[in-house]
Amino acid sequence: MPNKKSASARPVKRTPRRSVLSDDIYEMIKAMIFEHEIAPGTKVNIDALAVQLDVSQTPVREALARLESDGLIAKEPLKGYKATALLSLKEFNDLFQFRLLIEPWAAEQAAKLVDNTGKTALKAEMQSAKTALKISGDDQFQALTEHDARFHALIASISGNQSVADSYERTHCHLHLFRLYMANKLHLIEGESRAKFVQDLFEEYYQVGSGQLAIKEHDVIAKAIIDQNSKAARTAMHSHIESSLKRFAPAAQAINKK
Amino acid sequence: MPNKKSASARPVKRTPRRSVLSDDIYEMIKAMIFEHEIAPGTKVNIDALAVQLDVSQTPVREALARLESDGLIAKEPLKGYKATALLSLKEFNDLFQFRLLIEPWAAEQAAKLVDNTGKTALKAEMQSAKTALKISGDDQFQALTEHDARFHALIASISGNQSVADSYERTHCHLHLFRLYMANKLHLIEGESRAKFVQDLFEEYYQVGSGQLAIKEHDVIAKAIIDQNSKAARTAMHSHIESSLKRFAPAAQAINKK
DNA sequence: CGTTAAAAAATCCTATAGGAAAACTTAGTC
DNA sequence: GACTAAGTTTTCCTATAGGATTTTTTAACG
Repeated sequence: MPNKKSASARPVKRTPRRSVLSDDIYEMIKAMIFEHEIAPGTKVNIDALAVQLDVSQTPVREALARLESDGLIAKEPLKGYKATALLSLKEFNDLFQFRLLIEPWAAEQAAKLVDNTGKTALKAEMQSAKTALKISGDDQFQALTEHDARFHALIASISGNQSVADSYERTHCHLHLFRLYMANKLHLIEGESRAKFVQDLFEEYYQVGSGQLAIKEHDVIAKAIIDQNSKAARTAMHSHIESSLKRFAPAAQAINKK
Repeated sequence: MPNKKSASARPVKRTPRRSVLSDDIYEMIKAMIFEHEIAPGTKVNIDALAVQLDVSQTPVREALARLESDGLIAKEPLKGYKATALLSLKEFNDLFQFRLLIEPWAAEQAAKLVDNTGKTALKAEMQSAKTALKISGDDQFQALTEHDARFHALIASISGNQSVADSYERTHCHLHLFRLYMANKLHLIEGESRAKFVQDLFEEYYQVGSGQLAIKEHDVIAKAIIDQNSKAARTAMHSHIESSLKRFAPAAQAINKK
């Protein structure tokens, strides 16, 4: 390409601003899965989805192709797409085992490499967690789950290893956890006397009523990273994931017994 | 646009089709990236690609959407798709660091859980490696790279953890390694006196002439798993990845100095 | 009554043309 | 030479028709 003004001149980064329709559709469908609007295991009719979202098939197809790569939608050739089932107990354990392989290392690296920008971001994220504690109901659960996702993604990002950060993102673990929670919740609505169970699950996971356990665990991790204490960060992350697994296992088990 | 109807007067009957076209296109485009037919960093025109592959835009779009999820193609909104650049030295190191986090664990688990089916598969794969050693030229490099990919994927699969296996698959590390090799090779063709370098790279990586080092390392890992010696499997995998990194680092470095 | 086979319907997949919006190029004016 | 304005190209999206495959329905037969 010919001269592009003077090389020294500031390259006015004019970003396209407008997002592409297929990206929006991708997010919309993901949100529908998130909220059980598309229930696990149900078929996804391309035509119907296009009509419902008021777009043509093309962007829907692109979004579904990406969601398939993400493992959120499964494609059966010539039979159509369907939302993947909820995590089985084994898949759930496997997922957390995978996280145990990469996240403690990521926390350790983050503690070694963190700069002021990273420290500020960590503090801000912990602040947002405290804000989320003031919400109530499902919205709170969703807000806390989203904080959880951002918190872990942030640490993976601060670790400086893009491969690790990407692989964490692609686990979509927060989405799976939220679907699990909602599934239990919805079963409750269907009539079973699981009101207490769901409440317990909620309490157990985030311990909102008692000690905000998960948030406190996040606090320990964040402090270790900010103090650049890499060993402490590693062990704190490790035990956080393990205790998180323990808190959520009953939810996964309940599904599998269905 | 004139109709390109009878490009080769081929009967439109596309044979008894069992797989879906968009999947085939996905593999084709991946192969084109693999072989530098689509060079790193170059633009990918959907229209041109559709014409070239003699299909419509729809399957090409779906394939590109999936390739973007894979990180092999980047999309710039309203500007189109382009092939991602070759791995920088840092990205290369990060990728191998990531592999060090999951693959030694996978080998350890594989040794613990392997059954007769798995043992048979491992033996078969090692046999195919020995077959590949008889080929010559680029084809041999590709054959060995493909064996490498299958071998590591197989162990991840035997580990029994789908999250781990998936995350390994999505690194597409064999594809990145092959692109790196080809890039050096092509630079050579462009005139620099790197004939010896590429040859060295080839020799260094697989040690075909001397001791088939990488294959021997695979052998050690395979034997440890078959013997169900989990500790040995772990350490063998760890040192294999580290030595693989050492063998390939010069190739990545050469690219970055360009 | 149960099983099998053919026909019909539903659904998915592909092909093609064309329009809208953005980015790029070119030309004209100060 | 710098800035603006129109034209061109590119890219994304829409729409629709038709082919291919699976599923369902219907009908015949043992």
